Amino acid sequence: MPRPRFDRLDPDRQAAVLTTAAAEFVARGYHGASLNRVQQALGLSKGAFYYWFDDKEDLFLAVLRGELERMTARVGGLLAGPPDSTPLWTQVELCLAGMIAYVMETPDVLALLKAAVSLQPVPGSPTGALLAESLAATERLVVEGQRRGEVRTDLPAAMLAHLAQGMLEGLDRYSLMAPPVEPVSPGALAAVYVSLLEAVLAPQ
Amino acid sequence: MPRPRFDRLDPDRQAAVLTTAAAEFVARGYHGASLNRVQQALGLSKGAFYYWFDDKEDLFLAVLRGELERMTARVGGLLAGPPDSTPLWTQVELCLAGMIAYVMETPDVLALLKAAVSLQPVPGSPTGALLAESLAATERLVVEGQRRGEVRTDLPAAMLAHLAQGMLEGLDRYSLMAPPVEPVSPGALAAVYVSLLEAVLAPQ
DNA sequence: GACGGTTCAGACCAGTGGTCTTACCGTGGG
DNA sequence: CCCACGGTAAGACCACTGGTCTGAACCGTC
Repeated sequence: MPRPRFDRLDPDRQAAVLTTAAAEFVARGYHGASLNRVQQALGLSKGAFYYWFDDKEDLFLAVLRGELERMTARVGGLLAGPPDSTPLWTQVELCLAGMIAYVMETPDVLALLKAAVSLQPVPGSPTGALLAESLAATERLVVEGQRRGEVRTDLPAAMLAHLAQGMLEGLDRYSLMAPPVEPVSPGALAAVYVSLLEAVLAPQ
Repeated sequence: MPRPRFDRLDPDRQAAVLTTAAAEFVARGYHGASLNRVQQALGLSKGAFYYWFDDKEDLFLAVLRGELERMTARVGGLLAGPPDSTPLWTQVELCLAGMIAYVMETPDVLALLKAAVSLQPVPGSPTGALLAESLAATERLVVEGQRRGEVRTDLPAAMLAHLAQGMLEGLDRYSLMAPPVEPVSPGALAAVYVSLLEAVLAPQ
């Protein structure tokens, strides 16, 4: 987390720092990004920078957190809030559609996520914690699904959560690598994704 | 690829270089690994090193290729060779069991693979080519499965290949993260993996 | 106007991947 | 015998990295 002094900074300045840092990370990945270049682009000194942030990862996390917050804000409380009575799978589909739409509009978040995995986060590290958090969220979803009888119970929830995340990663890579000949709507894509997830995760 | 001069080197020397480099990459990941340290450990000069290898990635690839070759040699021609008449899924299961057993014995290959993805290989780069090769192999397998009627044809083969790879990655991460309370046999694990793969990939 | 805390400029450091000069060494030809 | 030559490798050197540290400017307060 950035030092509190950074939060106290003029919001415009904060935004400028985070957006040019984001551009650098998006363009060059985590390791390729150069703090020196960011500082230079901002006309900033090293002293100022290290006065606000612990280190490179700290800056990166601030950028990533901001982007993720914006996304979940857009996708909305589809998954938060009181447990809904509508079937879990349709909730997941809506949520996925929102995320896909968001990513289609702003592909930068994907670049940032790639950068995040590229620093091989160990569970202890801050970035690792962030990713673990996301995994934990899907696991909670799996457990809830198991409780409702919409998800198989013959395999451990953690295993299913990892499996689901892997599937989504693979599908994302496919969607990115092979830009579809004809553009597909987020809703249609989400429907396919969910049908695939259901094929493995639903009670057999 | 290492320069031919490296191949002409005394095999023991070659092996020494590759194994200590492998240890470094395994221990610290791609970016964390230091060529200086490798050179120092070997009592090697920079001149010698850059006389043999193009750059860091070149060394890394040489290490990775060696490890993968050893693995496929162990797993054997289960997937190579003339198309077999036995059902594809049982072939895949055998192959997976072999790989799992190999990885259980030598977990270093996993660390190397993680390192490989951590350098965010672009399709053009040598490492990207290696990974693309592996993906192409699974896609060929998918296509063969579709031809035999053992794999669904309502979705593009490339998509299914990406999906399968993602699933396996997720399962691997799970197996690694959560060391099973009681050790499971590679065969049993492979059976579970294949059953999950089949749930999504088989004709619905 | 002196003082203590905040902010931040930039010199500096060790370490990195990578380049380049240079010396060594075995070999074959005159 | 000697010398020149190509293959080999040593290590000084380079630009650049992320990160530390000193100290100067600035600020409100008494």
